[in-house]
Amino acid sequence: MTHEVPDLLAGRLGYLLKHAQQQLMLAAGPALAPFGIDGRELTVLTVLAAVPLSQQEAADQLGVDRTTMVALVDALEGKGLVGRHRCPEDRRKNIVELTAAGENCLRLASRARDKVEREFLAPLGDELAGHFLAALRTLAVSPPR
Amino acid sequence: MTHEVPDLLAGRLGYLLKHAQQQLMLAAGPALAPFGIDGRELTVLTVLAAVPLSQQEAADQLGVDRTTMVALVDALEGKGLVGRHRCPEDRRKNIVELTAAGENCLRLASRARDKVEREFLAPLGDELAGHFLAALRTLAVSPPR
DNA sequence: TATTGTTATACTCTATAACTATA
DNA sequence: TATAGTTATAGAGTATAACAATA
Repeated sequence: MTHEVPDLLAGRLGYLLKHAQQQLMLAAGPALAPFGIDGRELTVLTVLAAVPLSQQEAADQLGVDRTTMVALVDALEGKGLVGRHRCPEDRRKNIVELTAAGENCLRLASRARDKVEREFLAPLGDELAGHFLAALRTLAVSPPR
Repeated sequence: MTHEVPDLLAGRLGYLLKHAQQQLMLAAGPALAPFGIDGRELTVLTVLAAVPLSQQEAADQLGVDRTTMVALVDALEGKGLVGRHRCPEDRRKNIVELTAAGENCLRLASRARDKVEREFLAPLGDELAGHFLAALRTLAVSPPR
């Protein structure tokens, strides 16, 4: 659901973060649809492509429960984008690796997502966009307690 | 669930927005708990306090469905923070107004939330925090198509 | 005993469809 | 006919608890 930001809420950090994310997802959905995945699945592919991980390890990186990871891998496997392989050293683990189709999908979908992000940040201009991303990176990390 | 931001995802706008919001909610929860409300309910109180609105009008401002609004008002009414009043001019509408307890809760909870936001943005410093909020305001608004 | 993957289950948040009362 | 509020229902997305296989 799209809607205007009421002036009353325009200074609310939580409200703004939530709606900025929704706006981005609204733009990312159609951009990724041609590749048959959504933003969350693209993130999973990204994590798995760098180094083959067990489901548990991938879940930790993504910050989700291991039961959530099962469904995520099920979906990607069903699309032929990843494969599960029993780990020989520890047969409790599934190593999840991208298929050739998965690698291809990741490459194309990443490009599409980058384009969406650039267009999303475009209203800020290059310099401000850079500062914005840096600030966001600072804030997304667990706060220094 | 808290976790570190993996380097791989540290440049991902969507990932960062989502996790920044989660970090903020994690901090806001305990801060608002003493007042018996959560961040979303505080937002509802904020919108209703400015001008008495019908449920539909409030739902529009908040960007939620009117069926979602029913549950939201139910909860706040159950806590004695708002009251429903049939609108005399159009008896289909419920005007929702803050009770004295609601006004009091809004005042105290707003202060607590402001403190959380200030602390959340503190790592950026005053100037960067201001720029960050301004950028976020720009991005949260529906993009100029 | 502890860990990994899995399943069943439940909880939160939200929306769609259908009902009612009003207009 | 159209709108406001309500209810029932369903769909995401996520987590907890319990189980089997493995360590």
